[in-house]
Amino acid sequence: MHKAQVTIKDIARELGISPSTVSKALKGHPDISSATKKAVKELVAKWNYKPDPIALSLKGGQSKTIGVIVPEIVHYFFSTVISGIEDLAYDSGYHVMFCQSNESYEREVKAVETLLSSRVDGILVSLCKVTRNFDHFRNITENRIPLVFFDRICDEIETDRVIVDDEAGAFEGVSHLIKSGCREIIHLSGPLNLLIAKNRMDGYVRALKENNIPVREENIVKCDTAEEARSVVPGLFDKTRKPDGIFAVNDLTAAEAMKIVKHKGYKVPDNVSIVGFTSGMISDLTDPSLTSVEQHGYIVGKEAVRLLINRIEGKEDLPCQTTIIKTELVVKGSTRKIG
Amino acid sequence: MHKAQVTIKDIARELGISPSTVSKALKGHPDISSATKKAVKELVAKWNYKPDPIALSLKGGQSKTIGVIVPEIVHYFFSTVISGIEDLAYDSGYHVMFCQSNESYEREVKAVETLLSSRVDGILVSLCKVTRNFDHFRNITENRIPLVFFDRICDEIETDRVIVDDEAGAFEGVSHLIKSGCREIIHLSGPLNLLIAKNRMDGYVRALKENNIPVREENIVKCDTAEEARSVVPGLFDKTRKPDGIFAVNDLTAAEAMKIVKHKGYKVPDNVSIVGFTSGMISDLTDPSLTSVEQHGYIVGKEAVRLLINRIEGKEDLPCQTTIIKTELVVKGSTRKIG
DNA sequence: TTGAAAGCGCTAACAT
DNA sequence: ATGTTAGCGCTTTCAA
Repeated sequence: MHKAQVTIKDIARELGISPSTVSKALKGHPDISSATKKAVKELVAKWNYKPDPIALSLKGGQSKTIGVIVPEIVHYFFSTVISGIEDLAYDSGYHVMFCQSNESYEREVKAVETLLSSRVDGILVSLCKVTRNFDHFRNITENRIPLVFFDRICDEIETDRVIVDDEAGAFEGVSHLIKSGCREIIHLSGPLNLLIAKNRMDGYVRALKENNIPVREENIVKCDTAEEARSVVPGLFDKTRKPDGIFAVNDLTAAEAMKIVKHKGYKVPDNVSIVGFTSGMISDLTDPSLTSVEQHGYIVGKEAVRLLINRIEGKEDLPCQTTIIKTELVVKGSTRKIG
Repeated sequence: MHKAQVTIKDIARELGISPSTVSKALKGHPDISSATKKAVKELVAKWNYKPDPIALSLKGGQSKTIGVIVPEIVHYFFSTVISGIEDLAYDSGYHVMFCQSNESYEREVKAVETLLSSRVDGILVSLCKVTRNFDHFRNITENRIPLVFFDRICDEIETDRVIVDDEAGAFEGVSHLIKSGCREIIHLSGPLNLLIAKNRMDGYVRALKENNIPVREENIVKCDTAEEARSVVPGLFDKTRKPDGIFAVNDLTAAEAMKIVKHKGYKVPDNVSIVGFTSGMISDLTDPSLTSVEQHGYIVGKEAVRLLINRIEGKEDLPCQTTIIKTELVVKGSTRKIG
């Protein structure tokens, strides 16, 4: 009763020809008579035959699947990256398997195992915050599986990479704060083992220096979640030097900081201006809306897939390359008008 | 040079035995001597042999893959559902393929095609807003592929379903508004072709009725995006009867409505109280934080997978079942204290 | 206790 | 122009 999928054999039997003839007809092989081709194509359409990708994979030695490891899908940036990955991968004939590391080293290691044993043709990774040992990724390259890091990259392994121009983005964001009159700017920073966090901090520092504003250690505070903001931000306003600007490593932290600042009685942006990083949905939800550095996640995702597929399908070994995606400051209501 | 994956043949050759013996040894077949088993297992461990899932799939006629179609991954609710799906599917030995419909009918149809031609063993779907023709899903069931709808379900096709108790959730949310003193409550509603939208509206209506508050047509407004809120909400306060409560079909709309209400000069929750639906990240970002109906997306995802795998692996045809996941009102700052 | 052979769906080299 | 055969990695009768 179970009407299984139509196979090439079914077509062949019905037409009284051999399976290989059907196969050739389907790919327009020059040997096959046009009459046969026509007959095959008609029946294929009628019976809605679709080649079995599993059989193709077994034959071709390729799973036509790309593995992706991201920290957390709930974050706007990663969900846009995933959209980019999905779109280009599907258009290129690849499937995608996602794994979330949930910012846990163990889960990241397990995800790599899962993907390897699934025989994916290549892997895209954005590191989780706490990863400091990269042997599981070396395992990938040793198996000759192409690997591309994006956004949160690993600089201890030689691979293709896609990064956002974090330093320049941070520089632009902080410069904007300075131009709008801020002089005492706090940086709510991420963990510095992550390059993205370090680069954003570097951009912050450069913007201050180029404007002859002293860089003071106590103005750089590790704080990259809403929870941390709740414990860290209130204290920043208890000192004698009152901050008049905040540059946060991500929008979520910026949004929470804004709430706290307002509750302290300061006006945003008049007393305190705030700039975030990502410019996602969150930036429209805060009140006022949040000036933020757009990261173009969708493009990051597409570019990462492009590099990966190049590598998968590339005949020879090209040197590894790093693509840098330009950021863009999106000015909204949490910073004062300039000029 | 390309050191391919280790196969069962490699193991057999090395040990001077046949592939079939290796295969049996690996599954602890009683025929095989324990000496052979031991030797096989040692070499397998040493060479890190992993069975090729593609070959297994071809043999077993199952891809061990579940297909998932969601409207948009960026939304908190769906991203939590996906986490639930991922976790249980992987634990059960299944892979997951995601497709986003992006609220487009055409993309939804295409996603079904993609998944079918990938030979997934079963499909999970949450409908896109605009879908009114369900032939592409009938196509799935006609191919005898198990299908489970979750959240945004289709009641024209007989399948297993997982839904959230939207009516009860809405009832509880609106009842809470009433208990806190609201009498003129606006419902910002979704498109009524979606059952979830209709059920939430029904809950709203029942809450009013049970409290002897007149249900007035003009207080039910189609509005389920931030953009729509911007065009619709301001007008609600220009009438003679001023609203003192808002129940929104989702958090995003609720958040935007809150911004607008505050800009109009009303205090939240004192003049106007607001209740959303989903209780995700957004509910902590608004100021005040948003009282909202928690949907337990992670559990929805797990339950959907459980039903699907049951169906995939089930010997016989059980009757279709619908699981209802209880909602939970999470009271935060956008509603007044009761009592 | 082990091995040989067939087959899952498809393709490609090699007949015919 | 079409068919036969072998093989991708694995399992599973059946035979030895």
